[in-house]
Amino acid sequence: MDKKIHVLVVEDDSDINKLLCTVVTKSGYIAQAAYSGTEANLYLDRQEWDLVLLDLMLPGLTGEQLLEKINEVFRTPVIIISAKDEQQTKIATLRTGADDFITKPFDIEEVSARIDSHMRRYMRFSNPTPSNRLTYKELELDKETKFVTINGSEVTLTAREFAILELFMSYPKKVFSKANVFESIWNEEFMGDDNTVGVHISNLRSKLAKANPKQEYIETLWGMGYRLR
Amino acid sequence: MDKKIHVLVVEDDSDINKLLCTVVTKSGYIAQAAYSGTEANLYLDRQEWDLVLLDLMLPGLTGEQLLEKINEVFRTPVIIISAKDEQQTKIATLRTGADDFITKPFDIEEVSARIDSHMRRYMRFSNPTPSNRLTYKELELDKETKFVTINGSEVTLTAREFAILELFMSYPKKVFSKANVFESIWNEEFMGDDNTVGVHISNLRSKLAKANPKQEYIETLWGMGYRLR
DNA sequence: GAACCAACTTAATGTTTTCTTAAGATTCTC
DNA sequence: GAGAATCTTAAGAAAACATTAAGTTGGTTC
Repeated sequence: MDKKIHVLVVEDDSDINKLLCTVVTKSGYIAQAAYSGTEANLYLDRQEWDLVLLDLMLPGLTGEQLLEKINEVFRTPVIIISAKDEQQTKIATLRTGADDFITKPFDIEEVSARIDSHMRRYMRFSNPTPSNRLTYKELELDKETKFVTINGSEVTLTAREFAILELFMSYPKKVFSKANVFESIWNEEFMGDDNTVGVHISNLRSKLAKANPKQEYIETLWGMGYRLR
Repeated sequence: MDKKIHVLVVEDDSDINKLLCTVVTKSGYIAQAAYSGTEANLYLDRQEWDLVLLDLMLPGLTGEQLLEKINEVFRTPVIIISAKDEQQTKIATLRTGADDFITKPFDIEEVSARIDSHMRRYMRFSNPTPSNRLTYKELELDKETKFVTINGSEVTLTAREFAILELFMSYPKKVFSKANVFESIWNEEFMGDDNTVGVHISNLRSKLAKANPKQEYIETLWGMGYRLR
């Protein structure tokens, strides 16, 4: 279940506020209207927000003041929506900490797209899917179902091959020596003269290559080890 | 030392490209110009980027195609900079995965402010300088992924060369005698008549010089040893 | 409990890359 | 300018890796 996304809409014109709230709601987020700087301030203190849509010209506290506070105290992304269209203002607010600046009159669709864009990026970080699914390029691996696909088509791996791939995909681009691999997966000390890991890598490679001949996923670094690439 | 931020500037008009690169550089990031979709694609595969500035109308691959790939494969933020100013395009690309859309002709200050804004947000989340990364001037070395770059472009080193460079970069001002180097890396006693270290240093130097001819990184102190410079 | 099967390991062989050696060229110090 | 230290180059040696096939093991089925 996804966490609900709360958006605070700060705008004194009640028609525009309503319109913005509609846009937000239609995108599947929860909107809260605030009609003055001081009102917005109360809401900010009261709960956490995932996004603030902020007009600059407001009764009570100005948008600039609010922006400053949000930046100092919270880390919420802020999209400015303002009729002030001088470049000066735009640049100043972006530098002060705004994440975007939309000029009035605005295009509803664009506002919606920009909100989604920011939320998409924000959610990717703040809510890092604690999932059991790993991806790397076209590769997908599900830890739970042990399912591995490339471009959607299934690749059948043995237990060891799966474990190695999972290890690699857990730390993409990290270089693993044979000893690293052996000790992580077999849980015993690595004796230098062992070729086992090499054979598994070879088999794994040929299965991956069969599924996607265009891409080499496992790279050899001579004298150092292997890494996903 | 902060991690350096690498920005890929994809734009076929060389004047505009230059201008954008200047903006990026002035903000303290490292810019790499790409003049076609296919060229950009090569750079994307070659290293990780923190931001892509992307024109839509490009020879080779279109901006839209690149955007799609970046979204599927990487997680890099993308700012579209385009002359196509129909709302349709704007909304479509934002929905496809772009993080921002700037219309040409653009205001340099605004571009700069928007880049900074995205990087500020992005950097807050992405790893706060992992300690396995060493930096010296334009040189970057990652102990974990064994990646070495100069100004963002990859330098391929062998195991020994990497080990020597890592040793030097770990103690940037220290002077290492041949014996020091040999004993740290080979873990055996140094017999004076050995030229091995010298050969490795020579090879290492020539690889570094190929990547950045302007700078000599390894200095010889006659009769004493070597040191990073 | 014997036969079978799949996955794993070991072993053998071939290939590729890197390392070392050695010799001549160069550079620096006195 | 002589001598010593260092640099460069190239080629042979050595190490690391890849692949294939043959043996082992452990579990499943009849």
